Amino acid sequence: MRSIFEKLDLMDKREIAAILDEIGVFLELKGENPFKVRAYQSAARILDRLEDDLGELIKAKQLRSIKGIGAALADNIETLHQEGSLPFYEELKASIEPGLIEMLTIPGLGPKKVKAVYGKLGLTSIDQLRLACEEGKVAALPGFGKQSQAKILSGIEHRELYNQRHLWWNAFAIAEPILEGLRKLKQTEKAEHAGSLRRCLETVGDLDFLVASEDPDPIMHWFTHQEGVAEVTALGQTKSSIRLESGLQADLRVVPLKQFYFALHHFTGSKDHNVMMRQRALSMGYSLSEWGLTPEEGGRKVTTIKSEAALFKKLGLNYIPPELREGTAEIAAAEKGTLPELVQEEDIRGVFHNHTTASDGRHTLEEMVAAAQDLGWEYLGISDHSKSSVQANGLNEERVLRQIEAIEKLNQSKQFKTYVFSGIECDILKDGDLDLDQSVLEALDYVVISIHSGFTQDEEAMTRRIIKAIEHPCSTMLGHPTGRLLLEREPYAVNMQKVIDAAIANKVMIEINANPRRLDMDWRLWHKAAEKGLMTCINPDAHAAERLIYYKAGVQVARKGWLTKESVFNTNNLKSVKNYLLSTS
DNA sequence: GCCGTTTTCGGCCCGACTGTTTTCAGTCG
Repeated sequence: MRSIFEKLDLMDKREIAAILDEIGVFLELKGENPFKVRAYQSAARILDRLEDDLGELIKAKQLRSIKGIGAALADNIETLHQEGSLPFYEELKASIEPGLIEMLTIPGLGPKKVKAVYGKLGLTSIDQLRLACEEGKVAALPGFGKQSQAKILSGIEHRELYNQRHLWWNAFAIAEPILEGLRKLKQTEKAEHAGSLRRCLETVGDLDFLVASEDPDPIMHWFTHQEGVAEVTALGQTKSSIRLESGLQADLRVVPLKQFYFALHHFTGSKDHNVMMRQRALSMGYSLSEWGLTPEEGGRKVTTIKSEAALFKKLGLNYIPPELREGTAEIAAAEKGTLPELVQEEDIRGVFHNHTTASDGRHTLEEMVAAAQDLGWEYLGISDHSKSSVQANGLNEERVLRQIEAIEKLNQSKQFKTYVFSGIECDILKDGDLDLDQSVLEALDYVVISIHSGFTQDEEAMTRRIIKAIEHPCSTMLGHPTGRLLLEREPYAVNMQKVIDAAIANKVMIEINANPRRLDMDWRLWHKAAEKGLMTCINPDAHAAERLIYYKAGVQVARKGWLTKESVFNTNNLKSVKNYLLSTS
């Protein structure tokens, strides 16, 4: 519980969402009504994705108007936000052995079984559970057996590896050859990946593959016997699951061709999107599942479709791209015909946040430009670190001026078709000042402002610091605005709504840092921010020529954030970009 | 706990696989 001295430090959305999720788990262990559990868990997801400022919503008494948040949840959220604690939560937490929560992370162990080992054997920790399994006590419990016991032991053994999430980029690299392998089999009529990988979520828990075939056995056999399989965890007639040596789990489902697109839609998810689609189907007199769309009453008639688009059409919706299927506003927009025309990889004509050997990059200016030219880009921006980033060999004023000269010379030489802009990734110092003299910043084509130190400032100080930097007349775009490293480091404390508003007011862009470990600013914030007028620039933050390709991950973030190419600066042609940078520098 | 153009009460998305059973509960997605 927080002390009263910390009372001003209001709990933010993510902290509250985490607590609601925890409450859901507690209730589950208590054997509460599963729909109540779901209500808490769904409220947690809603908060996580909430784009508005929570404090504002509470002040305006708007919390209850959000679908899925009723009187009780609104009260609880408000209490957590204002007080930093919630008696209901504290009491619930105190009444449950913490070791039981941990047991739920063991694959195959759900709330009922955890309750059983606690109730019947009095086990309160994973260590005790391991011991009981080794002594054969667990197998003797009703509903358990020797196989369950062995599975639990193996689950305990590999728990950490199995529960890891993986960066989308890395997971995709593992999934691609598997999908290719499936497509090469002669029994395969169609094959796609599904799940969060297809929705391009920033991290992926497992891989999902879907195959259309009338002859599943050989496909299942290939899948479960391919190289890199550590364990086969399920093998049925239509579904099999494997554990890869990397710890990643992969599921394969094989369905007849006529069900392929229903199944593809179903297994692409998200869960929230599927629930909304099913509810919509029900309201139109249909029942929707991975098997098809059938009239609710009696009839066995399965409607056949030849694409996912046809499924959406049958439900009166425009086609919703997988990236948008997160259960937010996509179905309402698809109904009204107001889905955006999303930016595409081909729209990108160059990128601006890249490093060379001048600071901490691995390739020279010429090597970077050659790589950009190979990608067919019209322009490339070079933005090495500034002098405060000593660890990255940041440039001082004199070295910046020398680099500007080198870039001018390169452009004049016409050695490359790709035009080069001279920029800098300028450190935002602790007080919000920029790291280089204004006269030098003015000599550059553009300035990326970023934070590389002092991550531990409180939210107010950090927000003030970033906004002050945004207000600097030379700032062009804000780099990796929250400093997060996916699966490694949390974002620093910052009020992004205020930063977004300041960026719009000062005509400063916020980049989508496309490095797969960052993907920052998060897609969840873009829809509303762009509606308010915020522009972005998709940047790979490449520290080597072969990493320019990261821009693709940035395009995915933009698409998940509902962005059209009008909101993405680097979809403009060279002439427009030159004009814009000239007019603002 | 949430929700309502048939409902303020009684529903709440739906199916596969496993391991335990001998017809099904628990887990998972």
